[in-house]
Amino acid sequence: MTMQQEHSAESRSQDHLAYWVGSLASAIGKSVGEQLAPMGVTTCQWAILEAAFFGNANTLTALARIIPVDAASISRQLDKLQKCGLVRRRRLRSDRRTVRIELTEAGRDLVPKLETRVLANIDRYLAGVSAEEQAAFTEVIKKMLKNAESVVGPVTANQAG
Amino acid sequence: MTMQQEHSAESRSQDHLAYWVGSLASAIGKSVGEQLAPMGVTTCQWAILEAAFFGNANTLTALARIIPVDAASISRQLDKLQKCGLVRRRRLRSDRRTVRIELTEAGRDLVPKLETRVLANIDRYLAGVSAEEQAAFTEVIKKMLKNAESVVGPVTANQAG
DNA sequence: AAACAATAGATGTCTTGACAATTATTGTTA
DNA sequence: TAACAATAATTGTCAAGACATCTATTGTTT
Repeated sequence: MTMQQEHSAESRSQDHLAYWVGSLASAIGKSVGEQLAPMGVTTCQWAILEAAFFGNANTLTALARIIPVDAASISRQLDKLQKCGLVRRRRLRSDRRTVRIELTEAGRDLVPKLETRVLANIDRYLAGVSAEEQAAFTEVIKKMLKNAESVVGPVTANQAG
Repeated sequence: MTMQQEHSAESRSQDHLAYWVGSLASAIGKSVGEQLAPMGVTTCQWAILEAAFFGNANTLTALARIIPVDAASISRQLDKLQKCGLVRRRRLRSDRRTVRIELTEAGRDLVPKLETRVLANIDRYLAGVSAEEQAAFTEVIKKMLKNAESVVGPVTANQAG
């Protein structure tokens, strides 16, 4: 028995709930990426397209509030999406600082396909997890995110820690 | 009401459980990083030190099985930890391919401090979440990770998709 | 109105991580 | 035992993301 192993009984971060959250998020992120890759889209790009499609965010800063990636990176992903012809940028005449993000027709066609593919795959993770369990699960997460706000500030916005 | 907003009532990925998992993991990852930064250690480096300290993994491939980062990156982080004098690498005489990772005395001194700091902060996320809720929560995560294995292969090992 | 602060977006630069390939060693098979 | 596959670790290369900075525009204060 080595010196390190003597500590096995004490508090280890791998026993912590946060460790499992990280592991699960990593796993999910990986499968999402695998589903999207053959469609030529990355996870971040998918998040952008989704947000634009459903009108949750049609502005760079709005996107950065929803997607846990900073605005600088999102801006560059928008460059690529624009080059692919999935997205359009239009500067507003009412406020010339802001740029409205719009999906092209190709973008609007693609999003539902991506979503079907991705969600169907993610749902496999939920096999054997009842609706009640899922609800309780999500409830706990939201509670934790609420706690996070009071501790470290809003957590969905990444551009200013 | 724009064209995009018409879809608001349909299935959106932001309503999905996976979205919340990702948000929470991102938030936790961020606070962990903030706690570690003043100590001059990154999250990945912390994970390495922890695993070595508690004997969960004292080899590169073993580390890559536990930490959701591929072996190549971990190897480079080990370079840095070695330069900082927190870690030592020793090639085994029994199998000269494998390199045993050992903490130096400085490393062994540092880990408990890091852990105290990090775990205390993460626990603030759990305010108002009962022990039963936490147990159920972790149980669901483990169930999902188990599902993941049968879907996309082992998820803790990242070096080969 | 002039000066200053605040906001939106884009760009520069560096680090981290992913994926592929390489080297060294060990295990396996013909 | 020679040839081949498998394993452990490392390195090369590239893209993604973080952070700071910059420009352009708008809001606010005196």
